[in-house]
Amino acid sequence: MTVKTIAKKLGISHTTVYLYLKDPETKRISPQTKKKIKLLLEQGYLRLDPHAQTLARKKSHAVAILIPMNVPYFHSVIVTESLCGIQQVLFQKRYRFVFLPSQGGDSLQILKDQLKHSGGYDGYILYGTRDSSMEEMRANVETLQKYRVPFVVLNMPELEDDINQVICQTPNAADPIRYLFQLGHRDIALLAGSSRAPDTQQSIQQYFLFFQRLGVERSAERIMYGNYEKVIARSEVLKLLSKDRGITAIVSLSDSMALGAYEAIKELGLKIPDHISVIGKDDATFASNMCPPLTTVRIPMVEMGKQAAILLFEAMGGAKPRKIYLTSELVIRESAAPAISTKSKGGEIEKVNILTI
Amino acid sequence: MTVKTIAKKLGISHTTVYLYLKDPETKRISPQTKKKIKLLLEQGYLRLDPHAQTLARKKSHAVAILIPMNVPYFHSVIVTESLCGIQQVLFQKRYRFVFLPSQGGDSLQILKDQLKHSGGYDGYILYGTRDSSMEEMRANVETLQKYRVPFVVLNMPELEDDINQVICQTPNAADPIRYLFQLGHRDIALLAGSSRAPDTQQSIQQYFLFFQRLGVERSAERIMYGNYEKVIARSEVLKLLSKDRGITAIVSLSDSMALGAYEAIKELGLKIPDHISVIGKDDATFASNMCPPLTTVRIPMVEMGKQAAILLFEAMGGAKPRKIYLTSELVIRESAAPAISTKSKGGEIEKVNILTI
DNA sequence: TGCATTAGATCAGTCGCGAAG
DNA sequence: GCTTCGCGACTGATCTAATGC
Repeated sequence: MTVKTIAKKLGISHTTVYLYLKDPETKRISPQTKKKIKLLLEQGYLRLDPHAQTLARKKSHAVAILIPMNVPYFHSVIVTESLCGIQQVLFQKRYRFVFLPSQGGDSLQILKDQLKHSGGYDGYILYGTRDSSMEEMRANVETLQKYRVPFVVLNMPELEDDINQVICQTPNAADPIRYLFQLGHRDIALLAGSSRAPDTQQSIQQYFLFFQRLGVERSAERIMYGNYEKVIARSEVLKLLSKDRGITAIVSLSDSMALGAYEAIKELGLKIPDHISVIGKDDATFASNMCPPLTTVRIPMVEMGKQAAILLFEAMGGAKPRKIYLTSELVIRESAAPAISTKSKGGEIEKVNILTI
Repeated sequence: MTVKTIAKKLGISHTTVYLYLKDPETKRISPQTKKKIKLLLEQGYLRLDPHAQTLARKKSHAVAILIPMNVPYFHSVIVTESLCGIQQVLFQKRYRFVFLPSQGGDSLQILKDQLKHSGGYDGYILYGTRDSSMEEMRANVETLQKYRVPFVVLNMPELEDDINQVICQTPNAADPIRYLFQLGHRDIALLAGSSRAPDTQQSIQQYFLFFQRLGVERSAERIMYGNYEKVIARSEVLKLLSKDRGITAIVSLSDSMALGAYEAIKELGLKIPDHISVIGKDDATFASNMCPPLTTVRIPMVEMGKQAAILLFEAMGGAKPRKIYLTSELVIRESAAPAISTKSKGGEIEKVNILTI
């Protein structure tokens, strides 16, 4: 049932029905007519068409979520958690949100596909994804900028000032490598995601930098790529630990990869944290239930989603771009313990004063 | 940029641009004009408006996902997993999908809100949710039926034949209570969700029925309500186990509640499965990483989502309603072990031949 | 006659303006 | 002058029918 069919049924004009819909308390309609309309509407057959409304109002009350990746969105904790925050804010303001299809290809191609039929949305939230490189992310942001449309960027490294963005920073106290070092670990392996992902690249850079500042060179041999997946992480850890017995700690870039690391370590007959310490990232629900409970870096993802939505409303209101910074936090549980000194092979940096790091 | 602005820019009519868009190989446009259009389109400024397309085509290429609950959708494993399947099928057919906002209230009110502005979508997927009762679910389905619109029902008990529905059945071999019984357990507690949820009600009914058929009456004292949340489950299990030491096994209606049960059991100084066996439901990623690894009922949720989407396309194509049945499967790990006979208080049913159950 | 192009109606709401009583 | 109501233009893409050369 549409506004016009309702009007026809009552023998009145569509304008009158519209007027009532817009404000049932309006004085512009007689009580009798109101009653007629009300009666019919209460049957509940009217369903307004948001597409027609969008066209007429030049406003859609809808936001498009752009996640340029080929795998299902909702397997990613980052996506689901942040969407919870986004949903809260959007629904509160009566906004709907939409996921646009694509025909596959790389991150750039996907976004182009999605944008092809993306006219008329009030705003956009663009995700950085595991399989887009920094260059692709930049290109995607530029594409969106070209359309001069309100948008917010999520899950990407810090970009230019004129881009609305929610960023999660890791303070020193939440840096897992530093924490492990303070516990006496010197032989730390990094369980990274995919080599193209900026957060992996950034972590690797920080990893090298950390040891460089201590005057030690670390090779790339202790960097593993688990593609943010449990099973791949498991086999990579198995492989590295089998040939490199010196490692006393592993830093994983996601809790789900930590699940795989746990399996591999146990399979090799090693104990966490006695032989190997593990630190995860995300603080997933199950982290405290792992054996031992996983020490992990909590990322405030729900809050990040919320802030992204809030920022988007600001942008849609015409505010000038800004960044919102949130911080991660180290949740200390039992999977990381002091290194057994005899195990430490990093003697050459033993004398460093950790306070200066 | 719209079709009309492109046309204006080139000094041609919008129809010509449209004709090119519809079929770039068309013979109805001269090569010169084609070249002009092509050049401008390659700049990539054109973004078709799906709302206008919907209006003109009387087809939206969009599906609305209706999840009548007040909490964020993406914290629920059922939602996220099934959405992965839905996404796969929809995107493959170039369909987008939408989440409609509501102003809160009960499941009925939420759906009404969502449907108020739901005209013009090609199809709908309606979820049964944890906080809707069977009556509410039925009412919601009826509401949707009233509009004579293609829709599929997910995560609900079996309904009338004329409703498209994906249903997950539990064969005897995947029934956790039966399995525990075969292991010698007689004092089994049920960690249910919320009392209104049909799946909880159904499980409770089956629980009582199972023991009734054995000629034993079970009271409701061993039924706990964890609201599908880890923390609530933890405190409920703590409460029951503290006062009822006879229990040797717990069946949980979700893996996340099993996480809470594990915590509670360990807190009481009991061992799984030595003192208490636990069986979960969902087979979440972390289930195999729990200590001990969780025996659980795997629900093929991604597949359910896929089938729901496939069924919806059938319905949108005018096919008559049907049901798709999938089955759950018991994933045996280590959290459920044979009951220690001295612990069993259910002596009165010891002599029953389990094969007849 | 055929080729290239275009005018204008349509979809379902929105809303300015005006008209009848 | 006031209340009550309706006409018709508009949104952007689609598509039929028709025009000009």
